[in-house]
Amino acid sequence: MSQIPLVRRSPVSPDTCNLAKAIDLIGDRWTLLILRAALYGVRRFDDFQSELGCPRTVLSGRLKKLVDAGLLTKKSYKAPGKRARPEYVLSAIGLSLRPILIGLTQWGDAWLGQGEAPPISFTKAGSKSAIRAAFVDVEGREVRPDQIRPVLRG
Amino acid sequence: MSQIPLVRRSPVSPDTCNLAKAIDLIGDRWTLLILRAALYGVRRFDDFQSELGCPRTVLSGRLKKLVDAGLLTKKSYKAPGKRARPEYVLSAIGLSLRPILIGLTQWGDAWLGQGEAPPISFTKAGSKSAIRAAFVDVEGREVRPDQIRPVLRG
DNA sequence: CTGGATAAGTTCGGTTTTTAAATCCAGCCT
DNA sequence: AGGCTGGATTTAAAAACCGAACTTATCCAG
Repeated sequence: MSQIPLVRRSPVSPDTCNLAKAIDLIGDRWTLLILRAALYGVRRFDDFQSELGCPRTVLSGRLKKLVDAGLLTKKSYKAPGKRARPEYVLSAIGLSLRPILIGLTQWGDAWLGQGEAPPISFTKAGSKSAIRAAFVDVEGREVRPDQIRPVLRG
Repeated sequence: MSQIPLVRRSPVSPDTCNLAKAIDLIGDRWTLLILRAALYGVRRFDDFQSELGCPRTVLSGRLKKLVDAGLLTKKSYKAPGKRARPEYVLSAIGLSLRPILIGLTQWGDAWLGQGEAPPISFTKAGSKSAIRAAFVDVEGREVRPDQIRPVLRG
């Protein structure tokens, strides 16, 4: 797969494409940065805000959008002697983005890291074995990217 | 890995995080939609524009940014009797995003597709074997997402 | 009770980006 | 020359972002 064949139009129009739908939902800078922070375990409004430097209006609106879309769950947490405060926790839907964001981290490691060792890497639990994002077939064996073929629904 | 442990701050600050750098570079709606179209083989300005409905100013600026960042290569194509026109072709850097975008497609299939068969799926060349985004260890064997552990550079 | 601290969220006005429409410009053909 | 194509630029309005200030509610201490 040295080069993708030229097409004048994608085989699936953006209207019906689930990738385009996903991009419409989460494909903006603040949303992606919020999801990143959530994947590392950040949950509280002020923590998102101070880590990301995101304007409060924007943060509030994005968190609400992610909650409404089901990617985050808003929970109430109350420590003794403190008032109840909200936490924004990834739902199963949101957590399913973890592999994609780890894959994008590794893309960034490869191409944006300027030759430095990445500040964070990922291993298999209980071993030092580095893991990387890839594709597997139904039996769990790796498939190289150049072996992948798109199939249109017939 | 039922729940990600709460942290007040990510283990890697956004400044030094390659994921955050990647998000800063490509994490906007039009850029992602352009990359999607490019991965399907769209190369020409007008084709991007008509497929995406992207304002020409925005498209021109985003294509330039992607060329400057090295994700796209601007090539000159000239058919006999026609004038030279530019094509925007994915570089190796840009093409490396393919797995991430396929993974995001499958995330969209799972959560945004509303129970319908996805309009496009992906198989291994020469077989009907469906492939999916996953993680593998150094030997190419699948690692489940709940087995993945982040490791900070020491 | 009052006052202070905390923290999630809102308001407000200025700035920047996006947007739709129009226009420009260059290379090709007739 | 005129017309067409197609990449890029200009323009003004709309939308989104942004920084700063403010509001509100819940807690504790004095």
